[in-house]
Amino acid sequence: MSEPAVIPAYLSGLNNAQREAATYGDGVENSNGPLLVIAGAGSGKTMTLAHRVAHLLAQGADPARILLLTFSRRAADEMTRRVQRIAGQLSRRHAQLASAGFPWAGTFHSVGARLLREYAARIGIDPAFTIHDRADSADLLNLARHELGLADRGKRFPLKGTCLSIYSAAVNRQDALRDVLHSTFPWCAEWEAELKALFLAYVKAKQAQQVLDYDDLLLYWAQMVGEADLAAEIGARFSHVLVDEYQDTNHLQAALLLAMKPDGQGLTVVGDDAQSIYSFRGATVRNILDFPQCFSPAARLITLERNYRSTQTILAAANAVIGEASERYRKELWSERVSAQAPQLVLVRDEVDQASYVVDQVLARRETGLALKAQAVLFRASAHGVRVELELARRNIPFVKFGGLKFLEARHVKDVLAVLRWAQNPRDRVCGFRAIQLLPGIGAKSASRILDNLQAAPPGCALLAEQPVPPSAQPAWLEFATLVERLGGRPSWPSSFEQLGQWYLAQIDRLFDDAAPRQADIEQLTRIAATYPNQERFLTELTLDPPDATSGEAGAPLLDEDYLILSTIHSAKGREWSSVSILNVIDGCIPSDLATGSEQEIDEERRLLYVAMTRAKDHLELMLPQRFYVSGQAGSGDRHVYANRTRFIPNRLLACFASQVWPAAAPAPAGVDALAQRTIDLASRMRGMWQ
DNA sequence: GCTGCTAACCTTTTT
DNA sequence: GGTTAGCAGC
Repeated sequence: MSEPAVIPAYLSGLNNAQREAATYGDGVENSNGPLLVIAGAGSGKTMTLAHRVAHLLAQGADPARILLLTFSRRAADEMTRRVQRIAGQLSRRHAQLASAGFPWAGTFHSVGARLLREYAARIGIDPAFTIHDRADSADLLNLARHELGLADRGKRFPLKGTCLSIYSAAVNRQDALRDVLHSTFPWCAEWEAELKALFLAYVKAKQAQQVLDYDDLLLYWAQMVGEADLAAEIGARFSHVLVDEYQDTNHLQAALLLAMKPDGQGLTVVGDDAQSIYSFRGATVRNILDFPQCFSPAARLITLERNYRSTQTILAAANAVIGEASERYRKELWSERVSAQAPQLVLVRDEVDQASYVVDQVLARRETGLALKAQAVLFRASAHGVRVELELARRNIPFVKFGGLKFLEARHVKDVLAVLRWAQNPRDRVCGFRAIQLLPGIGAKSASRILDNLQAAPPGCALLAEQPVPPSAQPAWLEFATLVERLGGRPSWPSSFEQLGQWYLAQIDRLFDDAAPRQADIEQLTRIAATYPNQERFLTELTLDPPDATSGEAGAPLLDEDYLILSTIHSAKGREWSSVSILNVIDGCIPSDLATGSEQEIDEERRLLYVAMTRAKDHLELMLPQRFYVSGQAGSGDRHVYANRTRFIPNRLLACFASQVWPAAAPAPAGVDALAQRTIDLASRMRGMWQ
């Protein structure tokens, strides 16, 4: 590429590789060809992508014709903000252009939902379809499972959640059921024929009820652009398609991209194969590895290797960890940020000590001027964070936890949303079934009968209030029917939701022993509802983009307040903090002992550790509790295992780290018991260090 | 036909 | 600690 004589001011902050990625395609005839940017951790990937978008605007692109596919709503918002900032440096006109945002920036699923509503008539679906989340999908699958008599076979048939995982894997990987079963669910392989029948029934049920599940949003999109004329039409709507985190896309997503942009014109994908951590969702690192060869001539490949985030010592350790992996794009991240401090390996007795140590350190760093917000505690599984949560609560330190969110999965929240979904889409049996049974004196039988009646009657003719219910339930039923019919009409939002919330709060004492926290959740949900413009948007967006954080405090933390970040490693993707503590860096947690079945799974767990480590800018500590309490026992149970350091940091990598033991091995001043305890622990530590 | 009880089960990561 | 299936009693 010929060096432009003058680098425009808005691109001057980029290094050569970044600038080449941002401006690729300039000045060469017919050169809007496919581009793959391999962007190592902390290499300014988001910044580069944002500059590319801003550069496209500078070249005259229309924001409404740019499709920007990100991994989460949060990432889309961040990207939009950055582009707007850069556009501000371009000109007043460009700033204005960008200020309206990018209507087609979002996740694959949310963009899919929009396109499908828009093209519904052309592909024979109802534009008013509702979207089922995982739990709804599993429930519908369960209905079909019972109707087909699969639940009461002598031999154990896979549970609804497993059935859904199998279905989802087959759809997202675009693999035959048989292959999915053999590769991933071998213990279910004997049920192939039954599963096939079950999935057919499930698909029919979804179609009859006008509901789509997560996978359908991609599947229908892919099928839609499988038609040549629609593919051409939809592809032409977008002058440019940019995809972030491409390493975490699946076959279905790659297929629909290629269908829209078969020659790769205007297509840019960005990612890092070393950070692929979503194979459980069907993502395959092959997408990014094979991307260049999907086109002729092959896509241009630009690699960003310079890391601006981490110190060289942190990077050296992370490089060493990922260096043990097999196939990947060769790259060695480097940084000019020197530091005397190596990443710490901290041996502690157990998870209780781990929590004290981590919180102590967080506070100590805060004393040196590092805000809580600049620090994070990361873990493999949401449950690993609870001890730290307790410790933070005890010391009155505000925090926000990302990932593993149960808010939308809580029964009371699902109840309320079921009523609303059913009111919006009366054909939705899963939601109706759930909603109707909220009433006292009405159970599964009555609910099924009512749903059958409604289904049999011509649309709009069956009055809810007239449905037969047991006499004792009659008054409550009338009140409920009125509520649902009002919600299904043209309700004034959000006051209609407030009515629903109040109705549910009136039931809550009867439904639960512990009503108080659930009541608070319903009130929280009411506040969330009020932030959406209408019922349909609320339901769609809440399902596709659920609130991804819970707070240690009641209610949302004030945005200007300082708080510590707790996050699963998965939810920490793309983020960075000055200081990062990783909990439970022991075998069984990282890698999770549920994910050590195959070489590929283990490699993915290795990448997970790599992702966690590369989140850190200045301080990194890996926690090694020597004793790990086995979960699944009552609160005070003491079943535990002696844990080993993760296999991803074998002895030969120890030189990259500084090891320490906490508490320092001094005799405990008080109590013989404590002393005895400590002696045992030392022995296990010795073993742990060298195992 | 509905409700409440007990026993069994599982508990990774997420759009 | 949470949900789910099955069973007894109303």
